[in-house]
Amino acid sequence: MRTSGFKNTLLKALDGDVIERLRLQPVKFELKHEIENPGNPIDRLYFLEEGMASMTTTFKDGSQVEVGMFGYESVIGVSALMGTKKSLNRVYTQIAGHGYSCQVEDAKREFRLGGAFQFLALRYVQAQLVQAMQSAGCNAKHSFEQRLARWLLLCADRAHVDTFKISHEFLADMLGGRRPTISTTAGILKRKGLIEYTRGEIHILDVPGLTKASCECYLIIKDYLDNYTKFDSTITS
Amino acid sequence: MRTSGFKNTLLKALDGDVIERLRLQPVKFELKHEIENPGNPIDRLYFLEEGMASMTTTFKDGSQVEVGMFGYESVIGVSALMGTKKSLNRVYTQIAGHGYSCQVEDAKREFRLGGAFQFLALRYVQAQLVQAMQSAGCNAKHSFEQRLARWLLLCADRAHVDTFKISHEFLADMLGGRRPTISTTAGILKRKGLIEYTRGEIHILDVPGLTKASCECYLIIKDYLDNYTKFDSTITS
DNA sequence: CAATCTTTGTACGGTACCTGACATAACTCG
DNA sequence: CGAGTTATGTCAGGTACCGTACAAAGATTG
Repeated sequence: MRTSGFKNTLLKALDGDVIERLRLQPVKFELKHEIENPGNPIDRLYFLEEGMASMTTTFKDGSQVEVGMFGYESVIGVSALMGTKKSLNRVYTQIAGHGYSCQVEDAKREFRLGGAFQFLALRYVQAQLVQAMQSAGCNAKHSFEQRLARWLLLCADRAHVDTFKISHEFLADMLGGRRPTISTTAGILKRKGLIEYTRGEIHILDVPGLTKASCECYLIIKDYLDNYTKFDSTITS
Repeated sequence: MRTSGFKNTLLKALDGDVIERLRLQPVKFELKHEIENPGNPIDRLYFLEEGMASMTTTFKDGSQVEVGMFGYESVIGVSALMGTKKSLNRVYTQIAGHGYSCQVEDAKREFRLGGAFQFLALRYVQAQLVQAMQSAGCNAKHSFEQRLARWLLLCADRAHVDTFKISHEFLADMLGGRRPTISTTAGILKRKGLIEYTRGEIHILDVPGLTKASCECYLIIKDYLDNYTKFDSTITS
């Protein structure tokens, strides 16, 4: 285990003895696997290594909106460390992948020691908070084209891929819009040569171009998710 | 000090010895006082007892949107406990009031003890996260009338008042809309007999009615902010 | 390979909110 | 009390996105 072939940002930053105490177990995530469901007890924490999962709020009318993304930097279930016993929101896989999991009890015990694990978990919660707050502002002020571009970029970053299977229908759900709106908006990005796609598969062609088409929110969120383990990242400076 | 005449939810839940270690100092907040500014170092934590403060994200074009509200339940600056040295967002008073403050160092020392203060601070961060996530969804899906009603109710709850000085201009900034849109929307609520207002002063007349005019987001956020100190609130059950 | 299902393109009337402008009313200060 | 300032009402043209519907094209199944 020791000097870690981990791809997960948080696990990679931990010493071997901490890793051992967490008693990690490898897990696979198929597509659309429900990792958390609102109201269900959280009994394991998940550290993604590959793949991507979304957290969504579901409204009474059944519609949902994405409020957070999880990739190789993630710890899913941190709220269990914050005194919440039950899951707040739905979390499910958008891109199949794998990672590690541990028991909440082991994580809590390690958290209470007040060492690196606590520090990193708290920093990650902070990053999640930034993500949610920036999204709140973004959803209020920015256009669909900007938000779609932002989503595609973040997704690609989180999962370390530039091609992924996702339908317009799902994108509409994530962004809180309608499917036809996504189709036209995606069409615009396609005509601009920034992406290409066919039936459920999207391929990103031009990252700088997409970044320009998106809003400042992309880089702000990316920065926090990429750098939360570093003490003197651009975040803190 | 002991059995606490505190109105602040978190302070009220702490034992006298913890309170003493925090070395609180009373503070007054005039209107539009800037408590935190993005990039500035956080050197004190603030516990509001009366009044209300908003946290906003500011975009490059100068516009801003509210991403969180602080009232008698609040701890402003918790992110300093999470390993962030500098403030993430602007926080400033919307309704003048007062409260207590303590040095970040004292709060950090207390936090590290892993007792009640840590537990409550983490629970509060959790509540803030819920607030931000719910706002993200709400801003994407709900109408201006719903969101205005939600804002007015939350504001009244946080500050324990049913009348407050706020202009349409400011409301527009908070909700991420335009002033004329607020004017017409507020006019609708007024004609429905839910609120009344004159030049910068809003008075809430009918809370149940406003609740109906708002979206589910109001009660969800209110529930978390009201109950985060209780272990078995509706949140966790 | 026909039948079905899923995904995408597209169109069209409707609505919510924007943008900017102008008018009015209330408060403030000289 | 008159002049300036601030807050609100309102309007009109424009745009972004909704809501719904339907057609077409790729994928899947029997």
